[in-house]
Amino acid sequence: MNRGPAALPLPREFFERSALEVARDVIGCLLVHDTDEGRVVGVVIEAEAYSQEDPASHAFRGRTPRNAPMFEAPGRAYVYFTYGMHYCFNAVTDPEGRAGAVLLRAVEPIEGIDLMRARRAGVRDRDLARGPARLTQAFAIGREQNRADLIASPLFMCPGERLSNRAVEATPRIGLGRLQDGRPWRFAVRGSPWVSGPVRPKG
DNA sequence: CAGAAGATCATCT
DNA sequence: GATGATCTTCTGT
Repeated sequence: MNRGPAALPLPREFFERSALEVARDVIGCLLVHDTDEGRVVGVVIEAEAYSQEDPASHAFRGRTPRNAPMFEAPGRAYVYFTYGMHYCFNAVTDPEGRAGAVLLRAVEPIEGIDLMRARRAGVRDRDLARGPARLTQAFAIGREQNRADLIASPLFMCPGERLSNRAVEATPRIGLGRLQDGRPWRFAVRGSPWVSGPVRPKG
């Protein structure tokens, strides 16, 4: 199905809010990446908020070389490498100087599916972008995209179809680190086959 | 400088 | 449900 040309990118102000608000509102928006291989587009299905006060956030213990992008301009990308082999993609949130980011955990592919299949050879379509590191593979997001300006670059986000509030479920954070106040932190489209799975508290 | 943990995934039982 | 892969980043000494 062709939804026509991608809309304008989400404006900077969209990201210049708390990670919690952005994580909630980014559900249903589109993630787009244009490369010389072609364009891939997906609907954001699942996202996680990482606020400065969150012990699970890379920024919790202050600024370091790695997490510096989280303290910088909202609307840029924060891409980090983990487990020796995976990249994860965040949109930086909050006004500059306050650290915040939203991790994209899953999108539903809607354009460039064959390209995603090529980049994720051998997996079922359902697993093309279901999971933060699978998503970066399908979208060819890596080191080069760290600090990319999502308002004006081949990698951007734009508004999608509106989803009713009831279509979005929020998971309260419990038992992770020291912050156990039950605030929501993970948002996902309820019942979508692209949701990566329920949150299981560690420890 | 060593050690441990890590915002994960694929694969196996 | 458990485990190995693989290496960066941070922390403590």
